[in-house]
Amino acid sequence: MNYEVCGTKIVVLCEEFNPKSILECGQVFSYKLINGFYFVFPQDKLAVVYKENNRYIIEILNGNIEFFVNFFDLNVNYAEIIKKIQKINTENDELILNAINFGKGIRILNQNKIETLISFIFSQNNNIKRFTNSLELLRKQKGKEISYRKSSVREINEILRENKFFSFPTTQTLETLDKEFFASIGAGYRAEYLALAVGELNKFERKENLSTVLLQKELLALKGVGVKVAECVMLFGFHKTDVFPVDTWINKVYFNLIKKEEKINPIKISQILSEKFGDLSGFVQQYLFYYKREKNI
DNA sequence: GTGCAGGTCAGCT
DNA sequence: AGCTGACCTGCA
Repeated sequence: MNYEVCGTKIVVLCEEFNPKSILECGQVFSYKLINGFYFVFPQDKLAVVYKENNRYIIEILNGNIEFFVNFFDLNVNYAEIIKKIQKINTENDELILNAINFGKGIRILNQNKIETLISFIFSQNNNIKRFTNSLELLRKQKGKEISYRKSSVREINEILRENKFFSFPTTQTLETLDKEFFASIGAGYRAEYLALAVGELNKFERKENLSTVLLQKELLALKGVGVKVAECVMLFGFHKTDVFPVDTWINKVYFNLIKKEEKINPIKISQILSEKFGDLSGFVQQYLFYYKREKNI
């Protein structure tokens, strides 16, 4: 077992859990680091993650244990995943080994499909600071304030008194939002894409049984969703770990460290890497992305 | 002022 | 199929 439940707290027992790596490896934008505490607010839930007695605690402030066990993917054995990756990894040994070693606390979260889709449409050709700000405005203006139970930690209660957290808007609310609204929260030219996407949300509520190929086809049919965003949505929202999203960072890693010579586009890179790593692609992508971003290798 | 940011689309060959 | 320029906008 990777964890132990203690009232409203989940005590994480394995080594493959690190809130910084998990939350800052680029898969999620519904969190905030305040005074060393990671506040995580997927959908309309709220939890705070911190270290205590050399163990990580996920304290649930709104929501239940089951939700956050699933959210943090706690029933999956990441030590096994890492072992499997190391077996596949034949060339480029050092790069991948270093990336895993650096980011072994990463886990791929199980996020809401709609929230992931909307978030990643905002992300295209944008910078993180700017679009996370847009997402915060979206929550503040169209979500509702998340209520919470008191923490057992005094400092957390102090933070809660000074900070409000807002839920991601419901699908029903999202469906009412138009281009002008998205433009007003700084979406830029993506406002049109978002307005069109919220009109098609009903399609994506129950698509987990779809194969990766068919799901990608449906996502690509949305205007403003290209291969990279589609793959992020599939990986982070649908837990399809057999895709390898290639963004500017993975692109740089590929050219600088893997294949320096030939001219090759991101879609091809994604194909090559996902063929190589199969169902482990998503994990490898996150290790490499985080390693590149943090260490700028 | 200029260039860039976890890309994508339309309009070309 | 594959390539290229344009694209909102805030911030360095």
